[in-house]
Amino acid sequence: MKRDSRLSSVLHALLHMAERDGPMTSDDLAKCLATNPVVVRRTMGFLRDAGIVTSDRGHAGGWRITADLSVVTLRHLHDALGEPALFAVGNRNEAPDCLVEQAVNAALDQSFAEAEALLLARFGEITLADLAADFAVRYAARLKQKDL
Amino acid sequence: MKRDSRLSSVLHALLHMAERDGPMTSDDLAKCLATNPVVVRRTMGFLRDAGIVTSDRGHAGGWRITADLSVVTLRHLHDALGEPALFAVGNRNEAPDCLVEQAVNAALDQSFAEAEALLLARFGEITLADLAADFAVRYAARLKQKDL
DNA sequence: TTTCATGTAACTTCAATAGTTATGATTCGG
DNA sequence: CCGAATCATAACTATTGAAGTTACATGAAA
Repeated sequence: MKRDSRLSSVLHALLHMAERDGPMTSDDLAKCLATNPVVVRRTMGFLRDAGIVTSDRGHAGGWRITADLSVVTLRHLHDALGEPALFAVGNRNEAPDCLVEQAVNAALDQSFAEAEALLLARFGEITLADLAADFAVRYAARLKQKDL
Repeated sequence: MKRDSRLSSVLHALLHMAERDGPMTSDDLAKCLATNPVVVRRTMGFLRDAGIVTSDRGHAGGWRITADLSVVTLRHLHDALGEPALFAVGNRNEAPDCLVEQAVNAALDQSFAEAEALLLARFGEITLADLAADFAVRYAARLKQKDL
């Protein structure tokens, strides 16, 4: 399949929303992400289902963050997106009769399980507030550079 | 794309070859792996290029392991296959101008880099001999169970 | 020289996200 | 109430790379 960039997308969208006062429309977000508003609705819909954002129709409608930035972690977002497969590599057969293949699967499964546990643990440590703070640092640095 | 199962495939193939005296043909291996001999040649070709196996044409031809089972690690095989992407998830844009996206990428890249380092380290610790030994244990267990 | 085997090109299939088009359903301003 | 703004959703097509298939060329051995 194509690389799954939905986690990256929703993070990008959420941080832009966090920098704004009012709601942002799917069109606004689509411009920020250089994509299509339907893709935005489709992906952000998962976050709405998870209670992280709300969407309003009609005039002055759009998307708003309802959760606390310091509480929502990358792990929450990954879960909200349906816990998509993290690895592009895996076993060819999950429940083989062949003992050789069982030995191969056992070794690979063990390694992948450890890497996945580490990745999810890291995701659980990073909040939207952390990313917003990092953005602020980068923004200040750029302003300073322009000053010189 | 489809899940990449080439590492799993070549491990399965190599262990079957290790259990045999003579060479195995692509057809033999294709039967073990429940796939097509052309797929076997295509995939095993990477291992031949890396010096792990050799292939001979004609009568009594086929594939043979030339490397030491206790030396070849999963890491060697992963490298021989061209170090394919391990993750199915990633950034939507690797070098964005947008500072928000840069902050998002930095956080994701860090987490993925740590998980990848762990996974590759584990791969580096597991040799073909380890897997062959694990297979032997499983085989003995199955024989014992049949005895009862 | 025939048979067995690999080597390889050129496809089709597959799976899941990304992207597009079209239409319907709400909400709100006037 | 009308119409514009906005989301909701269905139904496509595009994309990407591995997997699978077909066909044919090449080389080695009986």
